[in-house]
Formats: sequence, structure tokens, C-alpha cells
Amino acid sequence: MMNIGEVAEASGLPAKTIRYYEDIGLVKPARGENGYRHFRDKDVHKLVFLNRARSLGFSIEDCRTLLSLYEDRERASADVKAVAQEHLAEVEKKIAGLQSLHATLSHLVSCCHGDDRPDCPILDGLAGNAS
Amino acid sequence: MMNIGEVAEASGLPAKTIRYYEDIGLVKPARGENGYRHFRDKDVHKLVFLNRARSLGFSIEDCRTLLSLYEDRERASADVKAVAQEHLAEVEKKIAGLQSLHATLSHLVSCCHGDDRPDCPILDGLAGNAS
DNA sequence: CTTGACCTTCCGGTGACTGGAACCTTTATG
DNA sequence: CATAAAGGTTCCAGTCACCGGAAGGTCAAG
Repeated sequence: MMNIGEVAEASGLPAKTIRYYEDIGLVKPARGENGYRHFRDKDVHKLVFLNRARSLGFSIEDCRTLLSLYEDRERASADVKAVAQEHLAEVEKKIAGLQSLHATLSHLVSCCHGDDRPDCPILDGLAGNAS
Repeated sequence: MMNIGEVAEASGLPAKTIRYYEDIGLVKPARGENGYRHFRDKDVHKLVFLNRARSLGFSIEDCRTLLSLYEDRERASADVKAVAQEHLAEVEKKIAGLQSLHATLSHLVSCCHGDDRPDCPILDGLAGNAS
């Protein structure tokens, strides 16, 4: 049975985050006599899972769903795939948005002399004047 | 002199957001006898500017800087360019992060059958088992 | 016995808004 | 002229996923 510090080490998550995950019901560690949290292997596995899922950008609610599928031996892989695909689509949308933004921004930047004179195509662009 | 509703229409920003921008000192509209905000052309220009800068992903603090440069006839375009380039670099970092995440995620998704059986490479990947 | 590391809870803050309540003012209509 | 709808005001709370810090209890080492 591990304390929160060791679990933090083992899972890669800060202790603060682990407490937060307990608060919102993602993990339910046991408690010792002294009030300390008491993590079993199952809990540690869940936290490792959560760390990976979060760093792949899944929302907490997605993680909740994925965790319950993870724990359900009767799950259909289609259900997991659906969650992942939806998230993938959102990631693609975000990338597309950032790329379009990047194009605009880098165009503006490349147009700007960047010297000590005041005229600046970046500000002109932001003000809404043609670039 | 325009009321907040007309300015919202003209600038593309929700009235709520405009009030928020006043709260944090980005715009300082005058007030009428009745307590209504009273926007001059200058304020409207600023709000249009803010809307564009925000949709290019600049933070509020960047916007504050950019606005003050916008209003400073003595500015050096180099200062504007520096802000924009720093932001550009962050955008690039974000895109790279998302793309790497996208690669991992789409690999996992493509490995999953997505049928009614329980074995699922996505969950295996999240649990930390080799993919 | 004390020091220091670790644990606990709770409160507040982050960024950039958004929603809603409670209330006031202006405008349009019967 | 009364009234109702539309638009304005302030203030408080919530969002998301935590993070920092205070105040205090517990545990292992010297």
C-alpha cells in the first residue's frame, strides 16, 4: 500500500492532482487509521492511465468514460474507438485552426521591417486595414 | 456616440466581453447621464483591434501591449514585431505538440478493430502496455 | 525531544470570458 | 398615459483542470 507521495512518483502525477482526481471521483483510494490515503495497485494503474490519457489531450470527462471502459471486461472496443475518434477530430480541428492562424500571423510578421520606424503592417493588419 | 449594443454589432464582440475589457482597463468608454457607456470612434477602433488580435491568439496581456503600441505614434515597429514573433513561436510549439499527439492518437485509433469485442489497443496504449 | 519530511483540509487564484439575477432606462405600442 | 419589451447597469458564480499556500496533524531519524 503506497502513500500519495510514492504514487505521485510512480504515476508521474503531482500529489495535488491526485487529490483533485479523488475529489471528482476518478479514483477512490482507501484511508488508513491516520487519515492518510492508501493506494492499491489498481489505483496506481488508474492514475498511470489517467496521466497518459490527459497527456493525449482527453478531457476529464472523456477520461472518466475511458476509465470505466478500461475497467469493464465486457466493453466493446467500438465504444473506445468512438471516444478516441471524436477526440481525434477535435485535435484535427484545433491543428487546422492554429495553422490558419499561423499563416496569417507569419505573413504579417514577414511584412514588418522591425526597425525603429513606426509604420507597421502588423498593427495595420490588426486594425483591419488591408495587408 | 454609440451604446454597447451597437458597438458589439460593429466590433463583433459580445457586450459582455466589452464590459469585461473595460473592467480590466483595455477600453475606457465615457459615461452618459444615465450611466450608459458611451463609445467614441476611437473606442470602437480599439475593440475591433482587440477582436482581431484575440482571434489571432494573442493573450490579453499581449493585446494590452499591442494596443499601447497601436496608440503610440512614436513606436518602433521592432517592438511590435518582437511581440508577434514570440507569439508565433508559441503557436508553432502548440502545433508541434498537437501534431505529435495526433500521430500517437491516430496510430492507436487505426489499430483498434472497433467491434463488439473487448480487446482494444487504445486502452492498452493508455494503460502503458506496448502498442 | 526535536527536527524535518510528509500528510491532511480548505481557500483562493489562474484566463478569458459566460450566464444569470436584480434592477434601472429608453422606446414602441394600445 | 400606462405598460411592456428591449436594452442598459452591477455583481456574483461558474467554467476547466488544476496550482499555491496556510494551518495543522503524523511519522521516521538523530
